[in-house]
Amino acid sequence: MGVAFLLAQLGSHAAGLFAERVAALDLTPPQAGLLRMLKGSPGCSQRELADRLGMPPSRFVPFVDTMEERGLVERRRNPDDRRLHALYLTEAGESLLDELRPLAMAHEADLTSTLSPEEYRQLKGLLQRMAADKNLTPGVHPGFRSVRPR
Amino acid sequence: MGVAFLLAQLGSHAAGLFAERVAALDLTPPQAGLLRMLKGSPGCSQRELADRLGMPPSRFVPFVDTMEERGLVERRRNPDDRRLHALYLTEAGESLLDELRPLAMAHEADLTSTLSPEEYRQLKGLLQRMAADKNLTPGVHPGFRSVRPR
DNA sequence: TATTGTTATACTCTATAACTATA
DNA sequence: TATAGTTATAGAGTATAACAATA
Repeated sequence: MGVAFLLAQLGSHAAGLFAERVAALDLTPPQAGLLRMLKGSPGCSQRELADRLGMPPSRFVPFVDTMEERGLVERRRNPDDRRLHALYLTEAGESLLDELRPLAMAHEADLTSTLSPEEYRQLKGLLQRMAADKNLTPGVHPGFRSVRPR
Repeated sequence: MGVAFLLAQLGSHAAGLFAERVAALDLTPPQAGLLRMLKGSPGCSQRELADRLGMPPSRFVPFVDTMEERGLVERRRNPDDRRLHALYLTEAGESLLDELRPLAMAHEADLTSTLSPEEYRQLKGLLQRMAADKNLTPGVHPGFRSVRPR
């Protein structure tokens, strides 16, 4: 088995485990990704967020609806251009994001538990090089597209 | 970004590129996977293959149908237990598999082009260790489940 | 009665594209 | 006229479960 296959296999495995973990917070990976994106760049327009997530706007709307109904996210109209709906985290969204972080760290530790600290650094460095080489930007990756919202 | 996320991102990227490449042979990744599985263990029952692919039998049947219509695969009834339909590669299936191999090698070379030979060996070793640690068996990985047949 | 393979059905998910409002 | 957001709809893909043949 080559590196390409191992990456696809381990990546799929990692994504599956992550989905299981965030399900404990009643979240799907794309929902977790949206929370993180809003933390990093609050006030983004829906259009821009949908683009980043690789989601068509028609799917993004109900996706945000459920998050807003749960009080995690808030739509605010941009007064300068009233066509734009800027998205913000609510306090509940912030605190859920705080619960998310230790979960992600446990996920990381679990997945790499077989590696020594030195090996971990090696692996991380190599993967970062490859990701940069392929112009994969940090953020929510396209594989998350297919995970269904609840 | 941690290793888990990088794996998911790179794995998804690798799977996507592989899907594009095999599309040149009018194959999807699960179809390519079935060809490989039949090369390795010819005469498997449909049930066993469906299990390995993580596909429910109801989806596996039309999946095999299209492969059989294209003359790549052949159903033979097991005379000892006439419930079983054993699957075999046809000659056309074998020769398509021969076309598949160089394609997979090009995919591997492309994805890892930024690594030195020494780094490539390091990465491969670390990924193999992780895969073994997580009991990921060689073969077609579950992420292929979601790729649609044509 | 259990198992393999098959078929049918009902359901979910999705994209396309029409529509509204703002610009 | 163009763009952000929304809604409606039709189509594809899926799993569940009923079914037939064989054991």
